[in-house]
Amino acid sequence: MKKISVLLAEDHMIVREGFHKMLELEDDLEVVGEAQDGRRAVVLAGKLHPDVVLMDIAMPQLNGLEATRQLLKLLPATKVLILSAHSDDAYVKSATDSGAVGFLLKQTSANEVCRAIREVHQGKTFFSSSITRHFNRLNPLLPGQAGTLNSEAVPLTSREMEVLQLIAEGKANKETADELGIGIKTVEKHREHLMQKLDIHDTAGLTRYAISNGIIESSVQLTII
Amino acid sequence: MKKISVLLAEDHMIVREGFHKMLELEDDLEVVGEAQDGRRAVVLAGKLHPDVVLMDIAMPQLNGLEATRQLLKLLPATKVLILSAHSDDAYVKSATDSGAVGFLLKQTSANEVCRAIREVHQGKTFFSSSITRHFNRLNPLLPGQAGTLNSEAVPLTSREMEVLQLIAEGKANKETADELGIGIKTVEKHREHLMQKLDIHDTAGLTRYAISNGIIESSVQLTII
DNA sequence: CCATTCATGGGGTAAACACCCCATATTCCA
DNA sequence: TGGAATATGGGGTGTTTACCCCATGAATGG
Repeated sequence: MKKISVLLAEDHMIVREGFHKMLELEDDLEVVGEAQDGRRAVVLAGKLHPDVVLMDIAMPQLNGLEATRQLLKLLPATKVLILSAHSDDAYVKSATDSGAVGFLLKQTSANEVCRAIREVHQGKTFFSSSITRHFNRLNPLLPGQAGTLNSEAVPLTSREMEVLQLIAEGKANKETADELGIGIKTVEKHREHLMQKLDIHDTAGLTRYAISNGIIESSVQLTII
Repeated sequence: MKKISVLLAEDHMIVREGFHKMLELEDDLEVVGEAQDGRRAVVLAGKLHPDVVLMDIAMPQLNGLEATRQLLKLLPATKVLILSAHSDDAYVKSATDSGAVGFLLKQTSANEVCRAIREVHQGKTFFSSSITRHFNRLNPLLPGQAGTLNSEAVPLTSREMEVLQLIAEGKANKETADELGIGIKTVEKHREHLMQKLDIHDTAGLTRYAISNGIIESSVQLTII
């Protein structure tokens, strides 16, 4: 009997190790790889062809949703399970838009994670119960979709998203260029397009945009003070 | 030989379970309880008297720092290890102020967590290496006094705060100068001091700092619940 | 009363940035 | 088939930053 191969994409090493250990206790699951950011997740998936990818949203370099988009373009058969600390409607929406077939909250139990992996591997979708409860009222159709009702003003391309994230993470053009393996002039060009589309004309503004749109998580500490 | 008793305080069940499993692999460590929020952590600690509490910062009901404060008022002998995804200066400062004897980043390995638990149990302090590295750059003083690296986080002056806020709101130096009725060179000077004190060297970085420290609200609220 | 911090400024420089011009190759769709 | 859209680049230019030098007056605190 072949095990279900799983790729873990999660930036916090402790959490990743915990997942790994937990999933290994299951006879039918097998962790074939770990990635500490979105970009590595895409590359690793290309090499390993896992059945299921457990993908955190908040990751450096390339966030989980954009990583999912790119990953599924290469490997459409892969099942991506999004993992997030928050159950924001917009998050769930973005997740399904990106092609993910499931959405798990971090406050679900290990058992539910295993269940979810098995479900999506069988072609079903899986959403943490607290989400579906809230969400079904809004969108009675989950899997088939193809309906982005979001009247997006100007859509950013996938590459622009990547560049935006790196900008927001504080990378200079040179660093971004190295990181992506392209020329600095190309990065400048993407930046130019971003500024045109968003009508924002400085780096700090792009950073604010990225933070308030969840493209990067910043170090949100609303709980403090 | 008595094991070191550990209480886990972390709101995400998956993460908590992972920790539990990992710590149980160590012969000298024993998880005696789990709490899903800060308030329960305080109550549980009062019942269980653990040697060490592993405390996440971001938790519902009562955040990790405030929980630490309350816990140590009841049980001053307890060693509290703060766990956080981010290594913001203000975080580390608040952590030591609250009485915690260690600060772990979530991107450290399981091994380091175990090491940290043993260290603090022996009365030492433990900070993730990337933190001390950063802190020592800010405060190269403290030759031998007081033992702990309770380095005062450099306080910002009121004018610097003002300037920081305007920067984070997207104002250019010229605009800030007009807004405050001072010269552009003075604004530049304040900016210079800000960057020195915070060890941040670009506008976008200051913006991120301001957002994550609640100096401006930005629209971060949108992404959270 | 003197040292320190704070707030205010001027000058200068090198680097980064924002924004124009241009081109080419690919892909996708109408 | 042909034209957008996308991604990749080169050149150039003016502006803004980041960071160094310097100084002065006011306030604060031992």
